[in-house]
Amino acid sequence: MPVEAPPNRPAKIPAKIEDVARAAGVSIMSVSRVMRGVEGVSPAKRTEIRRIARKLGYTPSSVAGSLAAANSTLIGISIPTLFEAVFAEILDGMRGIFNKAGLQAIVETTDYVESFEEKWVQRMIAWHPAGVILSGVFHSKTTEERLRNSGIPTLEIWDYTDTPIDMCIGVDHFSAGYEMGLHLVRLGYRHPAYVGVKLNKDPRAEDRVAGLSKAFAEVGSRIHANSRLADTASFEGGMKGTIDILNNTAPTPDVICFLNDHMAFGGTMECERRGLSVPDDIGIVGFNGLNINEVLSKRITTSVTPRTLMGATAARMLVARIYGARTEEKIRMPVEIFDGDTTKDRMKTRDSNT
Amino acid sequence: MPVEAPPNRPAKIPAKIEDVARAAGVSIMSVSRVMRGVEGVSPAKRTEIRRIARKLGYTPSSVAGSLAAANSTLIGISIPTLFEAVFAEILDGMRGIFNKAGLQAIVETTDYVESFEEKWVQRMIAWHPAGVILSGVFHSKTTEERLRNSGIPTLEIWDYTDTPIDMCIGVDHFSAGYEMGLHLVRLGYRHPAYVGVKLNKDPRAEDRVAGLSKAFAEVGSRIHANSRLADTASFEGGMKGTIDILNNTAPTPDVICFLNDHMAFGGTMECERRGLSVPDDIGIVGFNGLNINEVLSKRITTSVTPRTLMGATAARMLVARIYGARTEEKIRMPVEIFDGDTTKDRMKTRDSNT
DNA sequence: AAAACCTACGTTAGCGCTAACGTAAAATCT
DNA sequence: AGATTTTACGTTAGCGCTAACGTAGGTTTT
Repeated sequence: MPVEAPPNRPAKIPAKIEDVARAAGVSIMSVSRVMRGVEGVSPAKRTEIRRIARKLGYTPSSVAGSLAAANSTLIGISIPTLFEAVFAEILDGMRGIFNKAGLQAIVETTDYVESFEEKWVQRMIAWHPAGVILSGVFHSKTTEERLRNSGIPTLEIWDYTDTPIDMCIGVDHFSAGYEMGLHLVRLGYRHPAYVGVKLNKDPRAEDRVAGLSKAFAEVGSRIHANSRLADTASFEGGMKGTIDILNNTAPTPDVICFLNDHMAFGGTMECERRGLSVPDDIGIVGFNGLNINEVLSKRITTSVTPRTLMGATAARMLVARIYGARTEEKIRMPVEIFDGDTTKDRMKTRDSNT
Repeated sequence: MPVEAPPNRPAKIPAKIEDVARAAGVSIMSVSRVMRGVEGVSPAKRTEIRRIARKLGYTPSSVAGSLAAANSTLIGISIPTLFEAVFAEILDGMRGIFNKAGLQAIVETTDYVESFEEKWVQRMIAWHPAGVILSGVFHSKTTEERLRNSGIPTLEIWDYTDTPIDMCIGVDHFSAGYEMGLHLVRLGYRHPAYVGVKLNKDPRAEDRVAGLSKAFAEVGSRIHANSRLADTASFEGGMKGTIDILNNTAPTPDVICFLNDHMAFGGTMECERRGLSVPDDIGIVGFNGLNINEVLSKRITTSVTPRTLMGATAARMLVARIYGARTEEKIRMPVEIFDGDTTKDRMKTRDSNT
């Protein structure tokens, strides 16, 4: 039977606005005005009130303030995972903008599970946030409905869609995949394989695969092998997927496309460990243009996405919206193909070999 | 001149408890009881109230609820950066526990800047969180004071200290460095170099370096070269640091210790690119035992830290404390040396060579 | 010098909810 | 059957703060 234990440390009763008012011999409203930096208090009293407030360690309660003023400084942000650099970079891009606007971000990860996101949105709405940011454009019906009904400015980031809940900024993943496919076809690749993460773990990536497929289909080819073993799009996941592909696929693909650059790098390592030369024996393709690519001696062919800029722009859109300004509602950001050292023009090479 | 633009989407007025009560023909308190899952409402009314609430899309306001009940479900968490897997893993460990306890995490990154942390703590306290988690044990005086005065349960994670603000759980970084130093000395290394990040970017890492130094000092040696160019403890940072060391240090060190495994891996790549064989020509040492190490063909010698467990334990400590239970106040977690393939026993090798 | 206008305050009435304490009616006990 | 307890509600009084509207005194206007 658990004994009612006293807390380790007694909680002190924090000073409230009334305490400050009394100590300063002024009304509560004067203190409120000073704390909010609002006009209507003489310089002398202002200084005095500030002094007393500091002395008493007074911090205005945001909870009470939000309730009374019916405004909020909270921004809810939902991302799938922290284990992908992409989302960390997007967050990084947003951070500064929100800070400057005096907004407080509440970040939650959903691990790509729609029902987690749904529950989170529910909890979030209860806090009356000034805005909400979701990753991707796939959400439960309930989530969309709740957000729409709440009237809370909502922004979907990373994917692009023509029909956002409210606003969106992102890249067109299908097109990105398609463009890369065209590029590879042009280079002469015809037997692609794909290595990614488990099917429900990244819907965007599957859009890209679809785009890739389309490009190859146009020359009568298709993705000959797939491996989706990994839970996270990591270096080690890419390595494992590559092992899977190389062990179980015959003939060996002429190019392996990876969910992202980290996986691609893991794949490159594995190929070279096996004595497969990249790009002579096999091509490697990533996605995102992550920092890692800047220092590799063999730079990965990849699609470069503007993550930090996207985060910053997203934050700016939302802030503008919160303050009632008209803003762009949908922004499609460009993806640029980086032609690295892990693919080559197979036509040319064949010529020079003969 | 900016025109006062109307918002893109008109905000709807959300239903409040009163609306539900009126629609259901009951008192406000009955609705409140149902929404909170508290006893005192007959099954029939309970069902009816729930139906009406759903129909009206009613979500109880956490802001009003917190104010009235003087309780909170918010946990503030401050970490230095999302760009290090360690903190993502710690967060991951905490997430589940907090969710189960019905607590909402608010995560902020400080980028290792004390004044950011200070401001964040200030903002956080204003929300009356149920608890606060800080990374590390280095905080501004004001931060410590504010937290202590607030009476909010506070937990410091990742570093261990005997004198926490309130509670702490972490590893002893100095000892971890020292133990690794002893290990390297035992293996016969005498000319270590260190590659990390900029000095103010990771105080823990510097503690480890101090421990390392001590171990080498005991055999009359010292860290012969340092490189702290990088901003983030990334693969590419490790590579750059290694280039720096190898270009500018003579004689070449016999072992390079890195801030973490990612950097160490970057370093290994660079060494091998230069034709330096690891571990025959040079040893490589990391820190943390990150996932990457599980798939490398040459596994990095490193100190394995229990990040996920630490996160989970931390969350449990804080939850226990919030609910008034007595808990451990300070937990020192073990660090285990993993003797990988990037170091070797230099004594033995010398014997076999002669 | 009276009218009009500031400026620096204070007072009142909530924001949406819950703790604490009613109070009837129903259930249980003796 | 009357006393006692329990259950199912409702009522009252805030939580800590701010919007909106006073109201004095001083300042400017004509």
